[in-house]
Order: sequence, then structure tokens, then C-alpha cells
Amino acid sequence: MPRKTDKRVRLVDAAKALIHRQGFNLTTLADIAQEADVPLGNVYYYFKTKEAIGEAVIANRGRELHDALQTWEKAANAKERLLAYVQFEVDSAEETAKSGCPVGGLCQELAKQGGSLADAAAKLLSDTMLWAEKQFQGMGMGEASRGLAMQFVAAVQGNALLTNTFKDPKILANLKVSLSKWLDKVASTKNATVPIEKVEEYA
Amino acid sequence: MPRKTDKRVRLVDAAKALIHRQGFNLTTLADIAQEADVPLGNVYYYFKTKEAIGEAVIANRGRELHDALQTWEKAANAKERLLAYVQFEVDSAEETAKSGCPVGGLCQELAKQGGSLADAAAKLLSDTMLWAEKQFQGMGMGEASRGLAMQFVAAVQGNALLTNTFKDPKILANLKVSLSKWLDKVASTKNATVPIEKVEEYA
DNA sequence: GTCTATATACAGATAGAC
DNA sequence: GTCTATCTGTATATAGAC
Repeated sequence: MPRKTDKRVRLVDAAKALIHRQGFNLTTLADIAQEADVPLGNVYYYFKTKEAIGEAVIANRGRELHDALQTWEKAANAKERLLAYVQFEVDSAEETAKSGCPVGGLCQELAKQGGSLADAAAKLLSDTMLWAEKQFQGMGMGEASRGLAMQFVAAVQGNALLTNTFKDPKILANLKVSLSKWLDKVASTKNATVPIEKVEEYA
Repeated sequence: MPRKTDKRVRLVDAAKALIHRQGFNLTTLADIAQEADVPLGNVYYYFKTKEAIGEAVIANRGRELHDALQTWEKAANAKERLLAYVQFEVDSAEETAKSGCPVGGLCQELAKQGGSLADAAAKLLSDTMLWAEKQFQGMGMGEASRGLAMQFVAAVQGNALLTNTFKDPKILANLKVSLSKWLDKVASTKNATVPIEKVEEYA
């Protein structure tokens, strides 16, 4: 027996998957309605506009992210916590090779149209950054933590783009090995080497 | 006196700028025609389809890239050559904050629709990678060069995404300082530290 | 709450006069 | 080679019966 929100959930799930695969602009309401097995006209009972569906999808990604951050938070130490995040990306590498990073893709595409959707997408990356910064602080990196988090997230996002562009999931797997060694070095020397280093301040 | 190809050039230039700002799918032929000051119907005398304009724009970016690679090639040593590339990104940081990296943006967006446009865009990143790999080989990094080039380009692309997402050009400026120190270390120790390390083979 | 039919707008593309 | 007018398809969104 379908709950009241059943169709709404199906629509958001369908939109989330389709937007990941095709991007926001290329995904039509007809696509979403079909994938969710809801008649097109009925979509508007649940979402007033296409943008409203976008908001719901990003909100869903946000909840997903915060659940994940909480899970990773349980790991034994800062290095393991950061690696849990990278491991998640490795586990998604096949999908990333096909369709790119869901979060990075949203930020990239929506930044071009500005507005509240772009801001909502940016917050996903921003929250990830803040979480990573907290981990580096936990490693005793102090003021350098912000720059380290920036480079850490940039490395993941950059590798995700190359993974998608070259259709090669191994790129992300290699990144994890690389970052693992690097985190050992950072943790032991308390001195970031690079391309992750304390430089100026990030506004 | 307008040359035979005058309008064609104007159309490609207009399309290049608009696609950078708005993305390929959001840019209409009417947009391009207006920006190039060419009547809409006349566009089709120069380009049979919108995809054909996309091809011309990517080909243009390709020539631009190869000219740039040749220029950077003139620098004194491998480190300076790689930094010339990073410096170029720093010089474009304001534009990148507004509209993202033109090449990364194309790869991201076009990967989702596949086809020859996606391949053409991917070749821009691939050529950049091969050039960077050559520089690392020139530094005596041997077999590790490919992985180093991958991480190097990933760092630039990742930082470009964050620059665009957070609208902060300083992110790219900081990256240059960071990468400069890192290249010193790599060059002197002949041993990559990280997040750029020799790991497995990249297919 | 649900769904069919349709309004409205605008995209890519073409016809054909000049 | 150039440009106006227009065809055709399809997207978002609405109206209104059920």
C-alpha cells in the first residue's frame, strides 16, 4: 500500500539518477515521469517547477552526504576518516567513470546558471571541505588545515573528472593508494609536502 | 573588407565565449547568431548543425592549446615549463571563478552525451596530460611520469572546479605556490611524495 | 489526489526570395 | 552568399475532468 509520499520519493529518486547520468538541463520532466512511472501531468502535483525537483534532489544528496560523513567519522583516527571518504569514491569509481561525480557534476553545471540551485550544490562541496578541514585539524595541522582540505578535495574532484573523461575507474583506485601514503607522511612529519601545502589564506 | 571566412570566425568566437559561460546545451544558436551579429538563418550556411559549431569550437580550443604548449615548452627547464602551464591557469583565475575551466567544463558536460564531441573534448585533456608526462620524463621521473602527470592535471582541474564553485580566484593562485614547492621537492629527491606518487599503472 | 489533453514558448533546422 | 519567414519537434507548465 503506497504511502502518501510514495510517488514523491519515486520522482526524486528517478530525477537523482537521471540528473547524474544526463545532467540537469538534458533531463526532461518527461524523462523523470517515465522513469518514476508517474504520468507527466501528475508531476506538478508534487513539484511546482523543474527547479523544485532540482532542489529536492540536491537536498537528498545533502542528507546522503551528512549520513556518510557521520559514518566515516566513526573511523579510528583522522587518517582513516579521510581515507573512508576516498574509499567511498573508489567504490563509486565505475559509476564515476560512466557519469562523473554526482556532486562535482552538479556544481559544474549549475554554477553556470547561478541562482539558488547553484548555491545549494556548492554547499555540498563546501560541507565536504569543512569536514575534511576538521580532520586535518584533528591531525594537528592547525592553520594549514584549510589549505590541506582544499587540496584534498581538489585531488578527489580532479581525479573524478579524469576518471569520467577517460572512462577509467583505476584512476580513482590509484588515487587512494597515493593519498594513503601521503597522509602517513603528513601525519608523521606534521609538515605537509605537496601539492598540498600551507600557503596563503583561503579567503 | 570582410574576408570570406569573416562570419565563420565571428560565429566560432561567439560560440566559444558563450559555451564557456553558459555551457553547450544552454547556449542556443540564436544566442550565438546574436553575439556574432549574424542573422540566425545565415548560421546554417556556415555550420550544418549545432554539433558542427561545437566541433569547430573544440578544434579552436585545440589549436589554442597546442600554441600554448609550444610557448610553455620554451621555458628553461621542466619545472618552469610545468609552472608556465599553472601560471596560465592563475592568469585565467578570474574567468575560471566566473565560468570554470573551459576545457574541464566541456569534458564534464559533453561526457554525458557521448559521441564525437565528447571524444574531441577529452582529447584536449589527454593532450595536456601527455605534455605534462613528457615534462616529468624530462625531470628523470621515468615510469612514474604518467601518474605524476595525472595527479598534476587533476590538481589543476580540481582547483579550477573549486575556484568556480566558491567563486574565489585565490584558490588557483595558492595552487601555484603549492605546486612550485612540490616540484622543487620532486626534482631534488627524484622521489614523488604525494598526493602525487607512483602507484599502479594507469591503463 | 490522479491523469489526459493541451496551452505556450522556444529550440534546431529549412525554404526560398534576394 | 545573405537573410526573412517559417516548419517541426519538444520542453515546461496548466486546465480541468475524474
